[in-house]
Amino acid sequence: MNNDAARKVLQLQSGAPVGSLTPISAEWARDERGALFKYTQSERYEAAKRRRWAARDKRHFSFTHMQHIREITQGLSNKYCGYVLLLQPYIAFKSNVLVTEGREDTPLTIGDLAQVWDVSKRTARVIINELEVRSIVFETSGTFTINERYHFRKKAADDVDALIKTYFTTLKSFDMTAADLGFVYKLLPYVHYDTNVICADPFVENPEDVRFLNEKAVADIAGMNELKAAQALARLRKSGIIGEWFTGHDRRDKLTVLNPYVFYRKRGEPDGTLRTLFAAKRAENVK
DNA sequence: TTAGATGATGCGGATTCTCC
DNA sequence: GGAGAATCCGCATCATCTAA
Repeated sequence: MNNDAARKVLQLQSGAPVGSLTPISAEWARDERGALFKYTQSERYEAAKRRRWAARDKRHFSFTHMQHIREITQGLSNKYCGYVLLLQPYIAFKSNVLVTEGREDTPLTIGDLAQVWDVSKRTARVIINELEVRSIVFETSGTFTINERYHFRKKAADDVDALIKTYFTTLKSFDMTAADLGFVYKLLPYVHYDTNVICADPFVENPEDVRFLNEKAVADIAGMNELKAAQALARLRKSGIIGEWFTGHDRRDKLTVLNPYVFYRKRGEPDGTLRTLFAAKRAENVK
């Protein structure tokens, strides 16, 4: 059947629901009896819109400003940094108010925060006070708002490249202590754009100039001794929130890679090497 | 192993809020 | 206005972590 014949079928049977047709190209479809139909301009537009929506990355995430959070990581203990990280899934879009997940009109109370952190209300109040003193969280008439300088959820400005995304679904799947999460949080200012490896020069464009950090340097960043840091890194590797790369022949010289399904700087899906390294964790947690 | 630092929590008194 | 509940705050104690 040529195009003219098909157009005649289309004219004779106009109004056939698009959903009952089987697409055979961007323009043409066939009904259950085999008759050809040509999509209208608006139907092609709708189909393209549906394809774009299906292909879009729909995971929820918040942005962390890598340079600004050094003000947090340099002054707070690992545990308190972990508490800040645990707040990420509760940041409301645009307003930055801490809210119940999926309920942007229901701000978190001190009791809710106690549940999020798995501590008593008394302790939650102490933690909030400390975060307020450091201008990380603001409280206004019982509503808690996280400082946009450090974390936010809205379209990022195009000229800001010092941002890293935290994906909620995967983050919440890890059963880890606040102290261990805080350890990871302290590494965020050092994540390399292309490789997700912890390095001293996360903003250097030429990969050959990047100085990647070994376990000893990572221990210094976290403010721990080498042994304790190695134990923490082992726990984090076991849980899958970080991975390891080796620099060359010497397998003692390990580099730390963050799980790109939890923390990632680039747009879209991680590249092939990272996908392979963390494939198991992706399969477990991301639907 | 031990001492010091840090964090979590219980206790009790003071203050504020709510309801009658 | 008063009673009871809820919340806040400071202090003390205990548990855990860390470094030597």
